Amino acid sequence: MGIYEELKSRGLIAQVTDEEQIRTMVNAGKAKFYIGFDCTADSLTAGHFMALTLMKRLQAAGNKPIALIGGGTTMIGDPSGRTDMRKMLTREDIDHNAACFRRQMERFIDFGEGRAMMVNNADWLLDLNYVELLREVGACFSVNNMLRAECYKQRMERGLSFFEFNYMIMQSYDFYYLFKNYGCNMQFGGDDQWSNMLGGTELIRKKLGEDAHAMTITLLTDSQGKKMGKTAGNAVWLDPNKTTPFEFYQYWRNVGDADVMKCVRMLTFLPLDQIAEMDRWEGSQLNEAKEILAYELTKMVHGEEEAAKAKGAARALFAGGADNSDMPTTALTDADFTDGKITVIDLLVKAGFCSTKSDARRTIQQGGAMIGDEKVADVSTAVEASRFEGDGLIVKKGKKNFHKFTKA
RNA sequence: GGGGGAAUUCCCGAGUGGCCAAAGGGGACAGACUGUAAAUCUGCUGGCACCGCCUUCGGUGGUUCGAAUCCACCUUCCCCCA
Repeated sequence: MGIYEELKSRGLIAQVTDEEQIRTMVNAGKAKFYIGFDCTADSLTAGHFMALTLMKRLQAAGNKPIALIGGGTTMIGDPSGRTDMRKMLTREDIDHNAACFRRQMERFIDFGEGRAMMVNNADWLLDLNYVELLREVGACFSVNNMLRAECYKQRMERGLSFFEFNYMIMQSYDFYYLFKNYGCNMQFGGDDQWSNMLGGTELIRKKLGEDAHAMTITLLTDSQGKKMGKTAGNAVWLDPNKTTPFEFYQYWRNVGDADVMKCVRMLTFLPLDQIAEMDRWEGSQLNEAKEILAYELTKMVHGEEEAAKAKGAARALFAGGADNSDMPTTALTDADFTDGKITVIDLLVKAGFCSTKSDARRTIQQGGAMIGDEKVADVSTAVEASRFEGDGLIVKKGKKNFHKFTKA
């Protein structure tokens, strides 16, 4: 089975420009493809993760990936599928974010000599001359067609500035530029990028009379059709300082029954026959599948050691309740105590479970706070300093949030 | 360029002088039920020194005993005409 067939069985391919040509090219390891990453934050997210694994899979099959950091396009912001305009970022922010991206990508992609490359479109986009660009590239775009593009649909109702409208042209220009200068013959991206990607292949055809290809990845959505990789509106980050390995592990450990196998298939590197076997699991047996999913992904992002720790911590907490040294821990000092005590409210806030004291108060009132094994009944409960000595004390919020406090 | 609308708490969206920390829904969070799932039911959702006080309704200034609600100017967005 070729890599193309594998991607297809895993449900990763959404749309392609020409299936036969792409199949042949990819299976022969002849593709030089790029995926663009707009650096709007200082870390990649679980959402980018799928794109990274795709690059990895294709690279393993002999194809050459080009990771394009959108230092230039981020100056504009992609309006595709968005209802509002993106916040404008400064050049400094963007450069910083690009550097962070690079570090994270190196974990997945081998950027060794001739294996893959990384480029930043700031290098060519920022120096473009407006009139020249209009004559060279602008002439190739039909506004009529652009307006019909699916990705602008939502914005046709709410308004779209000319500034953002140009995003498609920038992205198309990227592809054209990479095709011409690096022989990049294919572009990958999320399915929401389809229109922008076609803009690129069109431009290449018009300017150079040659064929380039585009292929989109299925967006990872849950059974309700919502994009995965977010909790409470916050992204699940790949940076351990923003989302700890334990939290990352727990995110995947907690996916819904209906979504586990989809995630396993699309995101992990487990062999297809093993996945076919797992497909037969049902009911509570799916918990095992979730564990495998969480472990595999955490291993890829944070390494085997962290994955094992997260798995151990999760098991100890949920199955045994035994104290475990790998859970997030905060060391308290004398300054944290008044009259030798600290309130549960303060502990909840310190653990990061509650953003304000009101929030903590509410949690306690609703019976959501635990100290050790006891439920906290009274809002004004305070804990003696001595209880934190030795092994420390575990503070729990709800069923899934654990934090250990110690004191020297 | 002309004319008409809109901006509300995480999101959508009521509210058009005091009864508004602001209806309703969504989401989030917590409780029950469970399998660390889903569905369902309940609670909760500005802050704090929490039976009380303080800060919010695009921005700034005004009118008033009192404004999210009225006036002026500004900013942003939408619609119609050119």
